[in-house]
Amino acid sequence: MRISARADYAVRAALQLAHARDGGPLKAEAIADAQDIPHKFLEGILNDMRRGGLVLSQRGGKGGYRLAKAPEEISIADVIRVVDGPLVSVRGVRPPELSYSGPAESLLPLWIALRANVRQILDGVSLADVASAELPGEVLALTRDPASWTNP
Amino acid sequence: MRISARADYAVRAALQLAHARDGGPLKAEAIADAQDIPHKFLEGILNDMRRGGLVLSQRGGKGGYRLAKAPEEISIADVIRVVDGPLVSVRGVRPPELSYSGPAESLLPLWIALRANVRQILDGVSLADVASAELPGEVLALTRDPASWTNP
DNA sequence: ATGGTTTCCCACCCGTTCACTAGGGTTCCC
DNA sequence: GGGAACCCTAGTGAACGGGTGGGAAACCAT
Repeated sequence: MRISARADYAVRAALQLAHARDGGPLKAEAIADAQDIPHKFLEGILNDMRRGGLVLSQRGGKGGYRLAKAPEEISIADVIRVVDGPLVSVRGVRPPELSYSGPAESLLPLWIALRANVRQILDGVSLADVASAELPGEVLALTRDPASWTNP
Repeated sequence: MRISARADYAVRAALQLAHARDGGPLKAEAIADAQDIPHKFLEGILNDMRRGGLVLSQRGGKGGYRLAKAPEEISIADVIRVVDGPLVSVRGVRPPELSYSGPAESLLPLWIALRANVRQILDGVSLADVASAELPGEVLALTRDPASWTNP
């Protein structure tokens, strides 16, 4: 279960855009510098976000990128889905397309439950929540247990 | 956020072993046939599980594999960690090793919460739970909402 | 209208991981 | 000893992560 580099970079870029949204658009290079992301790689990611309707771009002298919607209305899951496809997949396919047999039959409901759980978090947190450092209460609650911060 | 083929195969093999644990050891090929897994690929996975202490192997005529512990005492997370390393990672590194700056600072607690959530499920479900089709109540509750089964 | 800036789009490259296959070596029981 | 299984190494093809280069299209300012 790994968050890809594309997804991590995309979210960080979106957060940077959410943060500096009053004022002109941000150039790709400025975002790359601020978040320490390879800038040509980031260009491709911003392009995906544009095609996905999350971001608007403007070329030319004082061009750059800006969010297409209010940061409150874009969830972290929205960003990840646009650059990486389905939120959670097993062997590259979405859980409902799987079929198991024998003693593994109850594996499907398990993956479904796992996905529902992940959605609860990533669909429920917006760019505005993260950028303003005010995560929803139920998410914050999970971070209180010190065990959540230890390794395995 | 994808479950790799290795992890999926490993869990299914472990479930097969949990199911047939009274009676001699199972050969790799028998598991491969039962679960439709490429058998040479599975051999490597079973080897990882042996080195991780989840499984015991025996060579020779009536050899094969069997679980090293009771199925109640092996969690799904145990299996995944043995074959795939850390349960959830961002860009290949574990959340606590990450560092974010600027408007992305609250991304770390978000990943931590996500990981805690995933752990809650995968650490809390054992091979015995799945093999007997009796998932814990809190997991089952997540599968009740029909929205959990629809695609995006 | 012209020049400079910046996005946009294409193609390519390299190294690593993933999924999988092949074949020979080693151990075990009968 | 001899078959049957595990064990180990190597190799393949595809995809991913990361990086580079060059050029066309759009925009702004002068």
